[in-house]
Amino acid sequence: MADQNAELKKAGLKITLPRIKILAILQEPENEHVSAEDVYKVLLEQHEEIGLATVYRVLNQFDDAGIVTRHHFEGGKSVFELAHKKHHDHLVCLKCGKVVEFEDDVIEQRQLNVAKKHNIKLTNHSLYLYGECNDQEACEKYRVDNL
Amino acid sequence: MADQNAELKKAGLKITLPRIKILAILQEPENEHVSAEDVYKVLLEQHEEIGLATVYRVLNQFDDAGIVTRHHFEGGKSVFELAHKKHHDHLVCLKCGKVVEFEDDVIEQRQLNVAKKHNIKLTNHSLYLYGECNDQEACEKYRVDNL
DNA sequence: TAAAAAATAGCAATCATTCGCAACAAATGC
DNA sequence: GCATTTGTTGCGAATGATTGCTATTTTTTA
Ligand SMILES: [Mn+2]
Ligand SMILES: [Mn+2]
Ligand SMILES: [Zn+2]
Ligand SMILES: [Zn+2]
Repeated sequence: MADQNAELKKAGLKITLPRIKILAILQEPENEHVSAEDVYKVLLEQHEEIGLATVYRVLNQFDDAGIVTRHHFEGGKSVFELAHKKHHDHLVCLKCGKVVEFEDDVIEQRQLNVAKKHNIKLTNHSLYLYGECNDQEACEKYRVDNL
Repeated sequence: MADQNAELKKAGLKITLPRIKILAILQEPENEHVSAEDVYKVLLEQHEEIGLATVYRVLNQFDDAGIVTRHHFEGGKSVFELAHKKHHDHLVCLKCGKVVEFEDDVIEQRQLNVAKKHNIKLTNHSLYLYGECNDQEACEKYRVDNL
């Protein structure tokens, strides 16, 4: 918890209840890859009186501060995750919504080569793999468990 | 032009003026990677009385029919391109907006491996590389030329 | 060519997200 | 400590992209 305060302070953000609560939510293992709406729902469950606009505001501040990373999975809405991990890309099951993280150094290196070949300085990239779990059972179960 | 009609017919879509016009616009070399709004603007320039809602409808029909591919570059809006080309990914300059297409068989193969390793059947993927042209002059010129 | 089916234009509605602003809270100056 | 400035929040209005509704028009069918 002191951790969090330090993190916020380092980012030049004041320690406020909404920011602490939202950061805590993002740190829950079951809340990797959550949307603003997801965060808001958790806050409601916790009976916190924090407005949706504040959730968006705080997530944007966290993004600017480098505390979270923003993703654009298929579906229109932004998805956030804590940025303390090493860079990785994502594999998403379109049936159950499960998100798997992966790293592939060869792909990363190839991307650099492509950019260099076209004389462009690479600043970032997004790679999302979409598919369907081969294990029907597990997929269905995951889907149900996560609404 | 007979080409287009055949393409529409093959997709089970009737030959109507909006569909013909929109398909023609997508076939212009300067209109690769256009948004619905872009298409609508071109129609206005051509004094065609086609509503924006129709543009969206037709682009969705084309997408369902496999005539176009939909992309989600940074910026929120959907971007479409004719699907008659071989699969490729995109490199986008964030300063001038230029879009470069590329193919990398190694990356494609690696993606399959990643999916297989996680026991997921890959259905599609999106890979966008974002950067900045190294050639300042060219970048600025491109930017100005394209508004 | 009349009836039935499909498609369109214009505009209302939706969805995710942002803005505007008044009410609050924290930090600063004295 | 108290007034002042500065940062934050809540809530509702506004926004931008996209879709839905429906009366009207176009196309197809018989
Ligand atoms: Mn992740
Ligand atoms: Mn392309
Ligand atoms: Zn699954
Ligand atoms: Zn450029």
